[in-house]
Amino acid sequence: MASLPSVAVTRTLKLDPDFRKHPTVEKSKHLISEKSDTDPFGWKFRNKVGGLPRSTFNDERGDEPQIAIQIFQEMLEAGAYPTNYTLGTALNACSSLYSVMLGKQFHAYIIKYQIDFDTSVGNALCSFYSKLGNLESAIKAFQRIREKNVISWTAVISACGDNGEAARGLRFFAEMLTEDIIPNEFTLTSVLSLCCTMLSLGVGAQIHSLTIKLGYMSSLPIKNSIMYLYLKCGCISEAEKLFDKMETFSLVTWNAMISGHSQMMDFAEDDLSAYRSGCEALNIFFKLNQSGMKPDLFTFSSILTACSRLVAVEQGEQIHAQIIKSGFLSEVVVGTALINMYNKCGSIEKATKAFVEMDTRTMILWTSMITGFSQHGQSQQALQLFEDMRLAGVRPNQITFVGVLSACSHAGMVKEALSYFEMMQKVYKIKPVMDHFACLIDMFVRLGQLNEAFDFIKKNDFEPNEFIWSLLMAGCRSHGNLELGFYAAEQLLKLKPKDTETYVLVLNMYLSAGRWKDVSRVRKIMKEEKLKKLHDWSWISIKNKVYSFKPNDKSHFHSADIYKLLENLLDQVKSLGYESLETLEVTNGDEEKTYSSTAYHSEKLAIAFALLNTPNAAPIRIIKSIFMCRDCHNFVKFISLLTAREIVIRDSKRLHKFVNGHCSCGEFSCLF
DNA sequence: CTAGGGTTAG
Repeated sequence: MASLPSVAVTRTLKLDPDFRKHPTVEKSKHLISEKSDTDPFGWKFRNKVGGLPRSTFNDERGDEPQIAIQIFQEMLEAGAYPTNYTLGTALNACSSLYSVMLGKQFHAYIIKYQIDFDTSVGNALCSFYSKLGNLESAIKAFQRIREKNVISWTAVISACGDNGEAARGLRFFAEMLTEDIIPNEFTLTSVLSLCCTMLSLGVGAQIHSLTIKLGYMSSLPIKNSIMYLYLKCGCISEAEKLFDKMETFSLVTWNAMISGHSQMMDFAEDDLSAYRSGCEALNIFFKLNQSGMKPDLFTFSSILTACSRLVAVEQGEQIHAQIIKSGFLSEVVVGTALINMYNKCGSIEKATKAFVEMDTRTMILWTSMITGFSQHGQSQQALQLFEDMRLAGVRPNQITFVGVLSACSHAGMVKEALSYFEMMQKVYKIKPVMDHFACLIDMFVRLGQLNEAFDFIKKNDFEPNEFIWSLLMAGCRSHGNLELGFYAAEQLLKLKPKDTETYVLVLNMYLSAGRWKDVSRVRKIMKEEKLKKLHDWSWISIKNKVYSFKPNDKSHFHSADIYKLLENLLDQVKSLGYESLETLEVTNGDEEKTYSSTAYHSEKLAIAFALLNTPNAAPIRIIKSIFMCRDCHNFVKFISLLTAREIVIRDSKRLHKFVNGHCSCGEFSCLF
């Protein structure tokens, strides 16, 4: 180990007196015992217990990095020399405080004494910059280390992973191997985590055999990481094999299982298995509770996300109660997941209540709430909240602006949308991405301003993606501008989308225009691309039991009653002005059963079932595997008016909350 | 001085 040059260091590291006012320190106030102006670092507390609280020296919650820094300063004032190890520990305290300013002072000190080549100091600098989100500086710190050890390599690899550059992390790992450095358990768990984010089962399996070769398979973190990798890559049986073989569990094991199943919902082969994955996440969560182990913030945020995907608000509410009891409600990630759960289940009121009660508001929390208002069609509230966020001094990101722009689009606020679009680029230096363009195109399309939409594309010089072309095509179709519609359809086909729903849209447009040649051409492409068939499924959960419906489903016990009620409802809503769109549309892309009457789409059956089996005023919540067709959307609006029920349907594209004959989506579905 | 599990999007 390199030692420090013997230079008098007294008072060379002068802490900025204002450092306590740094917002991150402000946020950590609760960590400081009996804070007062004359005793900002809790000296009284230290004196009372006759020494430092134990937690100062470990990594658990409740450690007090301010005290560590204060002692470091005291040490310098006393004329003692820090060792390279002391400096590393002090830098760690800076990381815990997320204090850029303080850390940079340490860095300046390190540069002054020319010890950045030292292994321990360099390692600490690398992870400090990584935690602040400054990957380039972290890599520079790593590169200046003269003798890089396994810790240095692990630090730089996980720095890449933590800052969204997993592939770069893998390249460092490869380089490490060529330098003949043997990875340890820490390195391999980091590398496995990279494979998880990249969903790279190939590399992951190689790492798996490497861990066996190196004899690390007894390590619990290693086992957890491998199990999680298989889960995330969809190899459930492999993951379960490992899980069953494990004699010891940690909470991380449970959490990996829960979040693995929850995330699998997004990658599942078909919608039914996605739904089952979500239910499995809930089952594992219940088993965890029975095991006597206490869930933590990771558990709660994963399970709430599973609930939101399942639109399982009853289960979500029970978990909410458990969170209150266990004291995790103040954790901002849990709060964010909770707000998101209520939003996705159509309960904007409960989401708002949870938001108001949060005392820490991160950018993601603000963004979730803004997006929630936007998805519920409450554009004014979304924009007001965005202004509040700016006033609170929180910097919005790309996703925040997706929420803001979609709020404008929803309300047809062209002027405001364009001004926020400009603000995003000029004030916040955020480059627009496809989602931002999509919001603006969506706005023009909803207003029927198709030429403006095409002009916008030309003016902004970008290549629209599948989603935007399908918006344009659908808009052209519903506003009767067939020429532009055909053009958009051709652009769409050129992109060869992998999404069956998109082809169904194209097919329907050609069908309704009677362009049979194009119809068969599109069908041929669909066959060539070997696209999955679409299945129109709806699910509803009543009293903890799940019922699923497919179109024209007659398999249910109450089938006759369901159809009788549906006929009856049809008659009633017709008298209220509902006209069924009798056009037969392609709903599944299946050669055999190309046409299916809209009259018995799955959500209609699910609603009839819910009306028969739930109390009079109870809201109805349905999850649907594909997007709602125009006819169903219109029908459900009338049903909500007729029955005075709140009906929430989450389809594959967005949230629809029907109240008194209106839908929160702002007639988005009428395009399709 | 280095690890495994978590939150926002059309």
